[in-house]
Amino acid sequence: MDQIRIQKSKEILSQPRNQKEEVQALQDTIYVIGGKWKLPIINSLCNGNKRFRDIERSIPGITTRMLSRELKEMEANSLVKRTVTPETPVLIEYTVTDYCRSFGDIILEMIKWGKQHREMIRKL
Amino acid sequence: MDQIRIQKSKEILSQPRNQKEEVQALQDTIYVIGGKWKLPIINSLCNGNKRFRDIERSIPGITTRMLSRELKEMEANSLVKRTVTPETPVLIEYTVTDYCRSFGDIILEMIKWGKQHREMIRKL
DNA sequence: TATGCTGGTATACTCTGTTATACTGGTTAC
DNA sequence: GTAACCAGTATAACAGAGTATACCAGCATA
Repeated sequence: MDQIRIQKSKEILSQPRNQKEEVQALQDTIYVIGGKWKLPIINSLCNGNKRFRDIERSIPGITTRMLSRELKEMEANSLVKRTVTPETPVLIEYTVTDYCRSFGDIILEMIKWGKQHREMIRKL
Repeated sequence: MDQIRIQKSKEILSQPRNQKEEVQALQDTIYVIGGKWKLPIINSLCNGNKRFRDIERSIPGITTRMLSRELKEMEANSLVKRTVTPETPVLIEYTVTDYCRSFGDIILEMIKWGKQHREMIRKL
């Protein structure tokens, strides 16, 4: 029982005050990119897809509605820019902002994990 | 119009077949660690929290119920190990498996992003 | 003896992310 | 002229993630 307390103080000493800050940072990030679709959309945009139907086709399982909603929300949050070229036929293009590109490392890590995971499953 | 087609074939040529594989890997990862709580829980465990109430206290906003559910699910998926020490008082400890530690890089990147984001907001 | 800690469970409810299906108005290709 | 593509919108419904609140048995502390 006392051993637990001693252990606890050691932890507090060795990891000063940033613990709480890091959980918050983590939770903030989850809040911004949470859900099933935002990261795949960002990924698709970063891969050069600009047009609605192209993005839609590049993400398995997404529906028109979800893509539409997410793009709107992401535009409102300055993650995505929507450009309209009025020459007929009207051309609408979506691009990521620099701010949005800052998710690159997270996406790369997640792709890496997913690949490793598939490989692991395959080997069982 | 034709310009678009030409551009498209260039993309296909320069980025061979892995595009589809990467989206899938990304979606797999999102599937495994999706939701509001799994990553914060893994983070807490990696930070040395082992006991139910300690984990609970370390994650702002989580409820007993959600923690209980998530821990069970993660135990079922071999992400977490539950150990019971029967000497009175009974001591129950949760620890991450090695497999679970493989999320480390993702979590670090997300913490990094969250911190940068706060900093950016602060500077506005 | 009362209060509080531990490790949870039970019940009920909300809410919103997500799905399904259909449809629209304009443009272009055959 | 009709079939197909573009960029979406409309409507309805569902499932399950998440919340709120209360409660439990066992042990410890004062």
